[in-house]
Amino acid sequence: MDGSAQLKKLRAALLTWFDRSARDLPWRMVDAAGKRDPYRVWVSEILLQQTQVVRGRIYFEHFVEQFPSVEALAAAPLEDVLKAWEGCGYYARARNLHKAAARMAAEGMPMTYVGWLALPGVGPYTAAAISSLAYGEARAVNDGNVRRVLSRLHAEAQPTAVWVQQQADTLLDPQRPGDWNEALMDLGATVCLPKTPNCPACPLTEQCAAFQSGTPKLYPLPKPAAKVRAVEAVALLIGDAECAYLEQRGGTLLGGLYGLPLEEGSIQTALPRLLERLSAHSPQLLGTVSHSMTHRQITLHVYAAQASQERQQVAQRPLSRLDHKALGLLPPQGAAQVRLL
DNA sequence: AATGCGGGGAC
DNA sequence: GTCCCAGCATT
Repeated sequence: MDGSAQLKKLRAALLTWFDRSARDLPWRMVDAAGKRDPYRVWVSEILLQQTQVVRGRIYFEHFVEQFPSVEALAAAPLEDVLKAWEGCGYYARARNLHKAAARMAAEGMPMTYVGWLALPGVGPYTAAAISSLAYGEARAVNDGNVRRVLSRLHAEAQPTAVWVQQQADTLLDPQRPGDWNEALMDLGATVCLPKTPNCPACPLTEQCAAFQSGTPKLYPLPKPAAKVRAVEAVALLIGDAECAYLEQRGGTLLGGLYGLPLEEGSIQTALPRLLERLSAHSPQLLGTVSHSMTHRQITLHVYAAQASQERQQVAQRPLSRLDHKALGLLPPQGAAQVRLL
């Protein structure tokens, strides 16, 4: 059998499997004409960047209910968008989603890979996914699932991004590009799993070099672990867990979210700076929380203090998990006994 | 090519 | 603890 016949067989095997085993996901809904809503496809793809499907699904349902269209999203305040994103992480996704929605509300929605790629928050993966799934353009996606499946298919233990894209481009079924992309990702997410590949359930074993090797789980090699930096910081709680003085964070880390005023550093160095900055006094240690964020391990000392800053309703603001933990040191129920004001 | 950017699931 | 997740922007 020559290469062309091998390719046809591979495509047929995976698409047949997909027609039977495709996951039932809310962003896969189609209209009477069999088309998907590009808006919903876009939102789902942004939400699923570095986020597992089971988790993204929960946010998706709520998000499209609150913001049912590009126009609705563009018209909403960024703070509302961040509130809907609260706890999901990588908040630049929400900021870019809002920025791109404003652009699309003014200039219209792109209908091609190149057009989508020009929008903030849309990279090669997302542009390929949207253009293939919503418009039928022949663009191959390259995500973590595709990387792992193709690494095993060809027994390439250390696949580069360029190599994966080339392989994906070659394999892509030009007749059904959207289905092909989802089939490859579904296979990676449900069968060709990182630690425990379920090869007996896989339609591609006959052509899979890693399966033939007998040790498919050795592909691909694990990526070097990210270095974790230990960070110590101090936060001030002025008010109580329900109504407190909050600051909006700038920069890229948790940018746009609100949180307790915070200074990086030890208690000795950061606490005085914090008290000075806020004209606060009488600090009392409420407790210490630890929070891990992929590349840093944060130890946060939380102090209650007295100051005249204006308080805000905590529940109305988008907060990070770190700030939720800090505020959790002072349960609303116990506030009456513990509160100092 | 490397790094920063969240948070949680599965083991 | 480990590795990974429908990646992108920036350098």
